[in-house]
Amino acid sequence: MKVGADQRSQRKQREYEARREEILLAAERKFSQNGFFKTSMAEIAEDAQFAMGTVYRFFKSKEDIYISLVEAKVEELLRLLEEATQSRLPAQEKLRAVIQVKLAFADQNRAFFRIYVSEWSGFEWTVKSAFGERVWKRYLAQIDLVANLIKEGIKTGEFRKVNPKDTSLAFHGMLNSTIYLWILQSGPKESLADKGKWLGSLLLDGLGTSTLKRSM
Amino acid sequence: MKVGADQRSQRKQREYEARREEILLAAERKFSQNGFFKTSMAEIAEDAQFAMGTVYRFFKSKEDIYISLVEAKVEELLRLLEEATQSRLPAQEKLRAVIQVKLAFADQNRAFFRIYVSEWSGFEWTVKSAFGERVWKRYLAQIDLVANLIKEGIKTGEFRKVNPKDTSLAFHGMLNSTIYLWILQSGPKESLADKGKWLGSLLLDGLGTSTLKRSM
DNA sequence: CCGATAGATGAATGAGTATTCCATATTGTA
DNA sequence: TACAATATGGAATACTCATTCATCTATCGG
Repeated sequence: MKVGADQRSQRKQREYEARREEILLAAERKFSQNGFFKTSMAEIAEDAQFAMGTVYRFFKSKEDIYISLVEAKVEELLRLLEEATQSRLPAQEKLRAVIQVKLAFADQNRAFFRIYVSEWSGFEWTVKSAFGERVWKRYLAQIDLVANLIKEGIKTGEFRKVNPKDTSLAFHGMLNSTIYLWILQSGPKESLADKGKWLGSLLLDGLGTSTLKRSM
Repeated sequence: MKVGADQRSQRKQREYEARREEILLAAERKFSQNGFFKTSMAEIAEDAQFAMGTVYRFFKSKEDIYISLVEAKVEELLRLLEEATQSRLPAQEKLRAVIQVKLAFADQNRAFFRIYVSEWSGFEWTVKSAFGERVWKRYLAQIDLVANLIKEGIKTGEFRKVNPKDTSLAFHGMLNSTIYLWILQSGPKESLADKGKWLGSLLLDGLGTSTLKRSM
């Protein structure tokens, strides 16, 4: 019995995607280990169990692989963050949700996040190339998302009157540096999520003990 | 009239140092512009107005130049921070001083700081190589310095009982991300120091408006 | 089962560049 | 001034890869 040509081409499509995915996974492993410049196409091809020429059927260059990899992840994170902040909870709770989502994402993407954090504060070429533009845009989208949360909280009186963008930026810096050190230092057992509660309270209440709020 | 041989060798010593410095300055310019991997020895030599062979009389490799450069800067910053925190002011004021010193340093080393920030959250090789070890140590020394400040403040009751190391880390993250975006985005006119006051109040008082401190 | 098409292969290519090496120039000594 | 000793110059060397392409292999329709 014959199957239709369209079904067969569907299978082909699936196989194509699966192979592409294989290569991305191999690249993720290698880039995570050695960084972009010190990873060769030969290594990626070998890890993915393809010949180099084959890799070039799926991606037009080494940079293209990297772009695709980083973009997919940053997009996923942004999607998760948007999801987590669509509820009708107070801004404060949403802020805590953002922390939890980012930490959980880092937890599940430990190997990758090393690249992400690197690129986030990366080398010059990162910012100049098309890659940088695209990823940078998504990072700024994250900043904006949180900045809007902060605006919301200011309106409801939950937060002080601060500059939302600057504060969002500082907030991300706090998170990222915590994540970064955790990636570098801890074994895979320790949980990052535990730090989330504490970070939330630091951000909301500050370090000081004075119950009188200082003048700005 | 003759001068003693020791005086002459002193001059030589000085000249040697001066040339070494020239090369470092050229390297700093180039690395700042293009990053480590995209800067060639030929470019550094040309910028320093030496031949490549000469550059190799002062540094044994490209990486060696980079190491020397980054180390010198990180050491300088650490020295400045130690100086700024040796007074007998309250911990809170010292913390503000740390912010000011770091921001001022970034301001004066704008070109360089791009490298520093990059390396601070850099690629894997950074951490593994001898370079990474040495610079990393100094970064941790900064973290420790602030952690000790926080301990101090907890003892005097100025600060809440938090984990000093984690808090110091979050604090550095806040600062670094603010510095980083400033480096990328602003023209050379805007002052970074202005953000210092605000960052201090965010850290000490938090974002929230509630005058009752939440339970940890 | 066969020719045709698309997919896979990896050695060869070529560009880029860190490092070396020795001829030349400069400096120090007598 | 002449003779080391030392410093400098930059062309030549010796790589390391990203990318290509001629060739081989698997899949497909008929």
